[in-house]
Amino acid sequence: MAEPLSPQYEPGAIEGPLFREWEERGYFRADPARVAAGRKPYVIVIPPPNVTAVLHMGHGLNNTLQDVLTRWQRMRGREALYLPGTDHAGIATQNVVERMLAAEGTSRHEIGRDAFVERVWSFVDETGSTILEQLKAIGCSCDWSRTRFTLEPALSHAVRVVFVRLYEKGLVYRGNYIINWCPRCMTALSDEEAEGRETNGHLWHLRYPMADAPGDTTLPKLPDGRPYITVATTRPETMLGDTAVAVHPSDERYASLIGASVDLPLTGRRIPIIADEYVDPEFGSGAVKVTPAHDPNDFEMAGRAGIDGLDVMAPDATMNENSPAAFRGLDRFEARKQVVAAFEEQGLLERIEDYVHTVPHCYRCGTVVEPRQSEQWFVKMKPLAEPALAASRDGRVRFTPERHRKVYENWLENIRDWCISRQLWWGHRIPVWYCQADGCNEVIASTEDPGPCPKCGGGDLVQDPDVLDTWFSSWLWPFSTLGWPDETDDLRAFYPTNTLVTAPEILFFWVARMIMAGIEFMGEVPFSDVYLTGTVRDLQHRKMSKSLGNGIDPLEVVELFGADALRYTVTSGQGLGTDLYMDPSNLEETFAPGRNFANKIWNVGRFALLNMGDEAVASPAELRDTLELADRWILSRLEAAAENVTKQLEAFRFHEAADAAYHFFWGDLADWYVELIKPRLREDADPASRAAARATLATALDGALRLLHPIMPFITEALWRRLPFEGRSGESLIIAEWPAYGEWRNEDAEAQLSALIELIGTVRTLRSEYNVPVASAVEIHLTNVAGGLARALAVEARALERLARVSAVRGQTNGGAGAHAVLRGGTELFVPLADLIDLDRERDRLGKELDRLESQLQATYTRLASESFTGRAPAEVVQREREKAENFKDQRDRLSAKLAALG
RNA sequence: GGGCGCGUAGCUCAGUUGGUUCAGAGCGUCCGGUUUACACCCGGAAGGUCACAGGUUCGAGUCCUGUCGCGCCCACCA
Repeated sequence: MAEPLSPQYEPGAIEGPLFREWEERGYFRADPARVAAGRKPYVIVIPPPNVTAVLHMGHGLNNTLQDVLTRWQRMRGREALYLPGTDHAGIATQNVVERMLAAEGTSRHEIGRDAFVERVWSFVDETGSTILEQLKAIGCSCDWSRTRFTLEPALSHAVRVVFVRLYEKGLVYRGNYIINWCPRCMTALSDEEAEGRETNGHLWHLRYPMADAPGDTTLPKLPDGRPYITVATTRPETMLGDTAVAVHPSDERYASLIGASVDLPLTGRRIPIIADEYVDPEFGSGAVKVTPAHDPNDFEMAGRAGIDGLDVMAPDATMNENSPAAFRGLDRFEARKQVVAAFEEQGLLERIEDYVHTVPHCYRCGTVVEPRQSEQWFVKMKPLAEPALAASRDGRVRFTPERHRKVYENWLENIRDWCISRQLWWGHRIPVWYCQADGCNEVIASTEDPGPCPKCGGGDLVQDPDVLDTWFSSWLWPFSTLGWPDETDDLRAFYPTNTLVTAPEILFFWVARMIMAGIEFMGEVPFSDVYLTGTVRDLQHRKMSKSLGNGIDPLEVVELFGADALRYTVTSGQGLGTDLYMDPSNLEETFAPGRNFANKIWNVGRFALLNMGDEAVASPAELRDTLELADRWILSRLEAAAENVTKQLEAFRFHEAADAAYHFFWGDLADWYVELIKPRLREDADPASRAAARATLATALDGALRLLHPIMPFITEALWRRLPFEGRSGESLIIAEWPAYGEWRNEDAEAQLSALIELIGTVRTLRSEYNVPVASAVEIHLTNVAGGLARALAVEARALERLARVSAVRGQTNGGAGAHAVLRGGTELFVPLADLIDLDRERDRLGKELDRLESQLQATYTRLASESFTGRAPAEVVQREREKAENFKDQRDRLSAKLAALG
């Protein structure tokens, strides 16, 4: 035996060295040649964390589950590839570096574009691998030699190829539309990047005087006699850009006004009243102000009516030169106040209403998004969405939990075009060039930087200044990381990937778009299964976040309790479709399940290694004839556990898988098997019995460690290597086979041993209930002993003595006071306790037991008496019910006799 | 406004096709423990009319309807 093991598991000492060794030995590397040679691949691409990110519990959960699946499939003989990498995260990263510049008293505009981009690169080079190193600390078995970055040259090339192909297909286009604009980030956003947040706002009702009302109008009038029309708005400052007022075409109140005009207050402009189906006559006054340059609906109405918009806001959301002089240069919210004040002053403010509504905010900086008309690049989504929709409908992509499928499909069914240009400096520059020569309007989309304009023969070409949405590179991740557009061995071997594990928040941002891109560019869905994890929350059910300060640092957990404890805790906490709740203020309690379990594993290993000795063990199959009941039992349990864990993992039921492995290890193996065989492991035990026990213990532990390895790779590997199997030294559990037995199921052994377990448990309970001192052994009387128990007792009689402090087992009861119980199968147990117990208490206990039996018996009788039951239930169910009744009746009769005997 | 989900022991949750692994686990609580590893342990216990009300069924945490409470996602009623 090697160095002795410490009584308490110390993860810090083993995790680091083991991980380095795994890496050095190349266990995490995937080889396309082996796939070409016929091995089945199993591939998970990591959802690339932002390059600026530091590990949080969301990653802790996500990446643990990915690694559990990867390790499991690797053990099953698949060529497993867990492909790591990071995302350049356009806005997020740019913001981080901009803040750094601000702290230095400068800005990106001051240092210029080239210097800024250089600065971001040096920041990324310096800190970009932080999160990947952190993933190693939690044990992720990624193929680190394949680490990718969304902004590396190869992936940039893929982005350009995709852009150009879509452009040539007419699926990428440039247009002047209303987009979501973040005035702080100073860029356009996609619809998904504008998060609606419920906001307490107001609805301002404004009066617009008529310029030319027909004489018979029923409109209300201002004090000066002018009739007016009322409109309601949540953004009064936008009225400066109104170019019409709209009413519903069939709204009788306004029918005569269509085509008339109003004098737009504060502006001196006169604008028309138009009719449009979009207007809801029920809402407000039934008249809507129309601001085409600052509202998507208004933009469309104006388009239908052939009316121009007027852009009254600058990119930073201050009022621009199209606004009246009094408002020019004001921030939009200040302008709002002053517009309202001006209306009030002129007697045109009808009323202000409190109004709760959803307001879009920038998902990166939280600023209120301003809808703004501008020239941007878009992807036409419908042609891409349809095949992606079909893929989920026909099952080529499965979602777990299933309910997410509907959300996905609903989004695709209502898809809108994707605004992909960003007015940022950090990202993939749009591969489009414009000719500057007079009269030449050539626009070139190209994967390579072009020379002079080919059309006019020499005009200077200037590249579009904008960059692409970060997600425009992320959506290619499952194939761009494998070498696309080149036809690489990796691509052939590892695409399509198998399972995508990610957070539900990025279902639209990323998952749906990857499916679209995979189908469009590879002709095949990028993965067959999407597993969406739960969200990690605190005990108040709030999402863990930096700003709330309620996060848990996974590295701190690793430091305190080890990676295995972290991994077990999150895996066993991940029920299907459920969130995880953890207490950031009590890591001790939160991670106790994992820490305690790791310690238990350690100590079972320690006990086994100490008691098995170094001599190589045989396989239980070779010793089949000398295996004892306990041996046959634990091997049967092991086989059942292996099947169960496999089944649960196949269905992504992580909690169930962890639970099954846990209960086999702690319940069956540690609590019972180890206790049962302790005497047989002694040096002076019968050699054949000892050999059988050693072989079985080694095999059971071997199997348990294999089952737990995907979840707890470090501790299992550390112990597994020490098991005294012939020729094992130097092998690694990483590449060991996943257990599948198929020869050890043994119903007899299970029935016999569970009867013995029940007996021991019952004696323990009675001893405890009657406060029998630990020191005093009891004798027990058994009558009507069920067959299974009889056989178990014949071979494991000593277990009773050792595990329940039973000094003797007798047959016939000789009366007297004592505790009585009826076991399964009808075995009666009597424990004489004449000098030790309170008789009244026992009578009470027996009485209650009798009542319970009586009511169960009556319920069973009632059911059996029911024609509908005996007539309609399957025969075996009825039969079972009859047996149950017989059983209850026997038990009741014996119990009442017993009670009567007690007096 | 539309869609989805959840309400089971003090807490966090399992319970996969309605009928012996159906009332469970872990943590917490209480009682008792120097037993060939483990007090991060061992043995035992208490605690739930499975949100509420109806319904379907021979039989319902398990299916249906409604009510109450909670949460999430989507949405261009200003």
